Amino acid sequence: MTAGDHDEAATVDGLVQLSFLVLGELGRVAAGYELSLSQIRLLGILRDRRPPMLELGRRLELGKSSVTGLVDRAEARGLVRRAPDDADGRGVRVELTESGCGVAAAFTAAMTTRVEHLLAGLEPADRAQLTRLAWQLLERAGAS
Amino acid sequence: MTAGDHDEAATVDGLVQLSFLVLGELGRVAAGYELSLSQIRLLGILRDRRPPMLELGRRLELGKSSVTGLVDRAEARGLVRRAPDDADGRGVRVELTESGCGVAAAFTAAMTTRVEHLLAGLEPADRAQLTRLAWQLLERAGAS
DNA sequence: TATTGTTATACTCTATAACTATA
DNA sequence: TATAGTTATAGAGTATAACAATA
Repeated sequence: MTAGDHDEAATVDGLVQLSFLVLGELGRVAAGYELSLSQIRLLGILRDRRPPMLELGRRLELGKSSVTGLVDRAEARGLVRRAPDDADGRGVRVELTESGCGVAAAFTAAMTTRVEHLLAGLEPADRAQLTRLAWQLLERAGAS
Repeated sequence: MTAGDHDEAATVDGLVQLSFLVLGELGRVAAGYELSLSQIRLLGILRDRRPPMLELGRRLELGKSSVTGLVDRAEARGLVRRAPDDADGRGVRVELTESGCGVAAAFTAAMTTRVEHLLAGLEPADRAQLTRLAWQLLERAGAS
């Protein structure tokens, strides 16, 4: 193993472990609202859209029947509702209820607090670096 | 919303989105080996340990009956085995089989390649920064 | 009695295939 | 015929509660 290999493994491992840490926090915060990661992702997508089921499936990388179940459970809890699609009689549009909107906002605030706590030890310059690097990677991934 | 608020949201959002991106990659690589994230985590823990069930549960943040099921399914696939605990007649020790060890190594190599691809656009200095920041956050989280 | 682990049961999440209704 | 969505069914993952065996 060369020095380069070591750096490589440390970078990959650090990134994966950090991701588990962050999504672990997200999962614990979500559990406080009795929400799963999937439900959180659903609410997040619906904050500024009212997509048809198939588009939800594309964004969540889920099959259509999985989306049916996910939306069923969210609807049963009053977080989202199905509305008819004016342009296509076969389709439905999924949208947040007022309750779902409130839960999404409360969750986001709680999650922000938790991540802020995690970042509390970073110097401002390091925070800025981290933000820049994260968005740089996201843009590259989105473009590819 | 002040400029400070904006930076804060961008940092939190970027970190969460990056974590979804990285674990999404991990999930897709795992799926190529017909492994779930939970099975991957299990194999990862067992690479350098042969813990009792309860310790596995602590590391995975799972209840003991969940661990029983997870180990059952991994054992049925020949990835791990249960061995008696010499020091405690009630306990079992879980360990990788040769097959499980090989799968874990192959998965790690594949995942490293994928993350390397993701990081391909970063300058060496940025890679070093990212590695340093990731480990700094992990150390802080581990200490708290 | 306390602890380790399993079993019984139930719910969420996801997938495939068959089905319904509309385009 | 093709598309949007649901239903039927099955398996993985997780949790709680009751249980067995050992400490």
